[in-house]
Amino acid sequence: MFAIGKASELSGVNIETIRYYEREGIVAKPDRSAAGRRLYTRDGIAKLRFVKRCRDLGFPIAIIQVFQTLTGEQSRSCTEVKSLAEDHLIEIDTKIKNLVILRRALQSLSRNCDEGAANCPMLDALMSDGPSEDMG
Amino acid sequence: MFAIGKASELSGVNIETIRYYEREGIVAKPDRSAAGRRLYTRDGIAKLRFVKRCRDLGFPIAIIQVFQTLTGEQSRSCTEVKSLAEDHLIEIDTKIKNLVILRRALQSLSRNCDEGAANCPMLDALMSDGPSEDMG
DNA sequence: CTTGCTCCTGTAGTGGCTACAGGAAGTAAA
DNA sequence: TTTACTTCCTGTAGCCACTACAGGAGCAAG
Repeated sequence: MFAIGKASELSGVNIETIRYYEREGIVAKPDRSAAGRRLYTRDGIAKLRFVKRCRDLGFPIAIIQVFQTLTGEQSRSCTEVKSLAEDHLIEIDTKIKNLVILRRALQSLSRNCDEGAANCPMLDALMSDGPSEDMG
Repeated sequence: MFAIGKASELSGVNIETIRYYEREGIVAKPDRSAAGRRLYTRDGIAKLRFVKRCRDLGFPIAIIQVFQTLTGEQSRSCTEVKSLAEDHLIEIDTKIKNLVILRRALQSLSRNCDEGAANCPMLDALMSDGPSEDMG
């Protein structure tokens, strides 16, 4: 059995975050010592690590909870996992695409900025009266 | 003079968000009608639009406030704007890079998932005991 | 005069943490 | 044993940039 500090070290999850996950029901409540301290099993730590890896992949907590209910199940679960992963891939692609567009917009705005310009062309463009609905 | 609904329509900023910007001091307080309703000038609406465009480019509020103080100034401002924009470009590039890495990781994890697999290879991999610090 | 729209203030919720304050318990050296 | 240091506890508030809602008031058209 491991105290929360060790569990944090072994799982890579911040201590405060572990307590947050417990509060929110994202991981099970661990046993407690006589003095009320949390005691984690290897299995509990594995679950924390699982949550961390999913978070690192960008999955929201709600999806991770679905993953956790699916781990108990049989063959159907793999199909569902794949489908959730593919949805997430699409979201990632969308984010990348939007960032690339944004990158281009920002670059073209700042390209004309040069030391000593009377007015900043970038601020001028952002201040001007044109359309405003089409960037985000 | 325009009521808040019209100002929202013309600037593209949500009504609640306009009030939020005012509360937080991101835009100036507008005049009020006799009955206490906000009345926006064209200039006030232009400022809302400016904030929106900056937000759409991903600039945080704090930077937008810097932009606003810089618009009054002379030639030095353009250099500073360019520098802030370039910092932001670097941040965008970092985000894109991380998303691409993440995309690859997720794709390789889900590739082995197939209908009817006994255990889901993706969940198995995420559950396993390997290292956990190196993904995010 | 009623209906329906817009507007007002104030507060709380979102996601996913993170950072305290103020205390108790454990550990190790002097 | 005392002291000092570290870890742990609960509870609450803060972060960012909004968004939503309750409960009410004003205003314009039919």
